[in-house]
Amino acid sequence: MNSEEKIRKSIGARRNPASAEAILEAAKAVLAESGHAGFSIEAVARRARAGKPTIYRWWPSRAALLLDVYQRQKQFAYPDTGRIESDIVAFLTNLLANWRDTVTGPVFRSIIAEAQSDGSAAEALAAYAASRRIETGKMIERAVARGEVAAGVDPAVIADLVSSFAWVHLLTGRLDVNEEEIRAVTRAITHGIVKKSGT
Amino acid sequence: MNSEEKIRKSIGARRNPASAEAILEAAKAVLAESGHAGFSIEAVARRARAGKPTIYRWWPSRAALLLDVYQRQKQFAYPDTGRIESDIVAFLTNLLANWRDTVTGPVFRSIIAEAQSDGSAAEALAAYAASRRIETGKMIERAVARGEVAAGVDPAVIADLVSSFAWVHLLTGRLDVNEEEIRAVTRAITHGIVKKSGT
Amino acid sequence: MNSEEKIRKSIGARRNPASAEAILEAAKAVLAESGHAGFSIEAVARRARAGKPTIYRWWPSRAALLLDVYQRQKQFAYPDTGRIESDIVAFLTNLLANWRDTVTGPVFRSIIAEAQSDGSAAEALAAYAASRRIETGKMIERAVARGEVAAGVDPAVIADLVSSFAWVHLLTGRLDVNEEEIRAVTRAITHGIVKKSGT
Amino acid sequence: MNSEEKIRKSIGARRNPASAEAILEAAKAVLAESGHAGFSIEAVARRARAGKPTIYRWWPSRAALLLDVYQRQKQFAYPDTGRIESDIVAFLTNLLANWRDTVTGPVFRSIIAEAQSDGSAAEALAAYAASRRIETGKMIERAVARGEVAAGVDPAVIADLVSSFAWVHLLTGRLDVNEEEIRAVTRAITHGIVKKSGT
DNA sequence: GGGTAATCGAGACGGTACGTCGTGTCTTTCC
DNA sequence: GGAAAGACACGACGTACCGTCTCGATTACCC
Repeated sequence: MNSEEKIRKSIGARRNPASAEAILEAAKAVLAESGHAGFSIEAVARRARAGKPTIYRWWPSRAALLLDVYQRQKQFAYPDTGRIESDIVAFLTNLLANWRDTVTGPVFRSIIAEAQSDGSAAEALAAYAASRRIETGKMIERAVARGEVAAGVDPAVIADLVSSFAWVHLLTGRLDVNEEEIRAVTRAITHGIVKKSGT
Repeated sequence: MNSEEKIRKSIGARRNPASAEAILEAAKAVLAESGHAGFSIEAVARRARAGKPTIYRWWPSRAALLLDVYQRQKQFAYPDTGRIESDIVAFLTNLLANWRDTVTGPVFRSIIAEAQSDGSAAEALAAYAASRRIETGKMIERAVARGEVAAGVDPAVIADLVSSFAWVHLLTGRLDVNEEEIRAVTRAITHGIVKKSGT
Repeated sequence: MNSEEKIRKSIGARRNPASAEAILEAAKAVLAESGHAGFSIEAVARRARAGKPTIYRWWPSRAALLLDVYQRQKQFAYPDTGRIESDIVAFLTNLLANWRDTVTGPVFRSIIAEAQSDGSAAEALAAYAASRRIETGKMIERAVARGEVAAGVDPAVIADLVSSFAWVHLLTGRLDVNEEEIRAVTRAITHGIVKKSGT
Repeated sequence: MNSEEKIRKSIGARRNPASAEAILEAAKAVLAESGHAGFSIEAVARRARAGKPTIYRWWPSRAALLLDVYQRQKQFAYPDTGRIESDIVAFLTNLLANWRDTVTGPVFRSIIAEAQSDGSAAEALAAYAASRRIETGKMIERAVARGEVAAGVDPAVIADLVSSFAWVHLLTGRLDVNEEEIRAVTRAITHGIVKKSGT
């Protein structure tokens, strides 16, 4: 924080990494302190001691800035325990905990909110979500490869279902999910809720 | 549309239902035409030929107005086909179609977005979502009562999972879901994705 | 200055004279203190504790605001001494002194400068200058009526010439004109510089 | 125009005359096309394909650049017809026509406007105007030498009066002056407007 | 039946943020 | 060491809404 005090000047005809750093840091701080409502380019610029045009030069929209903050911060674990059920439980537990304990939760909430009004944010979010479905889907693919899961199952669809549960808990402020509930949800997805015939 | 043309005056020292009606109608129209981005109290007042204070008097926040619009519009079917699987498929199909084909989709997207920054909106949304989980959960309860579903299953948790899938598709602009995918998701929840032992 | 401290609120759906007053006063003060370079709508709004939109609501441009300030401040004497020569000397002396000793000088300089880039300002200035030529021309007309001045003389043209001298002295920072020079200029206009034949 | 197409490179550690030329040419063009409102160092640099610092290195302010453009462009005739009256008419006609038909008009308007806010511009303009008064005054001096004009007349003062008329017409967009008016103004200055005694 | 009181449309108010433009300074790379 | 390029911090631009206010009018309700 002390090196931030002095005014940053241009370092010539190229991007100043110190400014980019300061802006991302400020965006994170503003969001953490004031939430989505208080998050504005103006506030970030003030906080970062940066000019608004500097922000707009590199991030075309609020959403782009938020996505960048999110990317730098997120820390996903794609567990590989050898059993699909515990993989999903670990994935959900880790994801919700990460959202709850770091600034990533508020940031991602803001991104989703932003995407509801801003078209480009919607596109960016859609692209990101798709890539995440593929990534998360690999967890399912491994289970298919292991023969643990039926071959007809589409990994992306299951990944969609799993992360939807997490998204909605984020959006409705229910990140402190009981582990029992995670387990129940996971069990539903893996083994279903219908009584087994002959059982 | 003809009743909109003439200017509404006060009808004395009590609420004018025509104004309330006009405001809700205008809110719906603004949202349908301009989306969440163009939705503002100012725009609604302009459209309804109402004063801003009239809106603020009866709806303390944007979210309250949106929720009111949503309540008047939603049309849920809680199917009862006698089989949990077709119940869920019908429920999801109906819900997504309703969101896609009416203004309820944009309205609900806006409510969720609003709830990310506005505390009271968040509360209202949380309460609403909880009541819907109970309502939707009844579909599961009936299956439990029929003995179709294992007794240990918490209906609200399954309802949560089912509607989370719908919410996220709404929020990411994927309302035109393939029926096959709905079926796949439903099958996962009812029968699981794990290979049956002994098969 | 003490009554200005408390925040002015709206007084209903009509213009608040206190705000208009405060804005004009602030405009005058900003111009007096910082000159044309420091004069901005932003600065006036800050100084007047008014919102920028309030200024833009009533004055469409910087020039309109400046003109209004000028109108409120100017104090012209149209002398009528019975002799055209002393009338013009008095007029010029008074005009230059007024520009030098009050804020009207800087204000009018700003208006002229503004009119060089802003089309609407140019129009407003042209209209104002024309009306002033007519007004000042009356001084000449009286001399014509008295038979002091030849009948063929166009009062507006002479008024133009007289005030041009003043304008240019304002614009080039030469408001402290020697009275001798005013007299010389006036004598040229009234009696010419060419030697009288037979004199 | 062809030399503008290819990118000028640095020619080493000395001033590149091609750049200076391109900048002055661009300044003229920008002013001719967009007027004073669109004239900015930024726009000139863009047009000249030059870096802003290159401009700032050689011209410390907008005004300096404008003055330079003006100097290169102006074309004054100091007529010498042998009669003061036709000299002044020719001078004014030529000056106004020059301002109207070339870019010098807009350029000089800009310089005057600039001088109202920029101190150094004001100084430069004052110096220039003084030198022009002396130059134009020579026209009067010749008439004095011819014995056409009274000896007590200060040439600079009359020059001031004459060019003031032109300046104000430039500044108020009245360059298309009727020749009759020029004649009337000139006649006023040379022979006065007061009826001759004994007539 | 007359006075009060609440509601209406309207729109001005002080503000905040928007996204863009221009300012003058700085630094690097190339010649 | 000058020239190009363009990033930088800054701040004004003019606009859109925010939520609050005060108005004049229009009734219903209570005395």
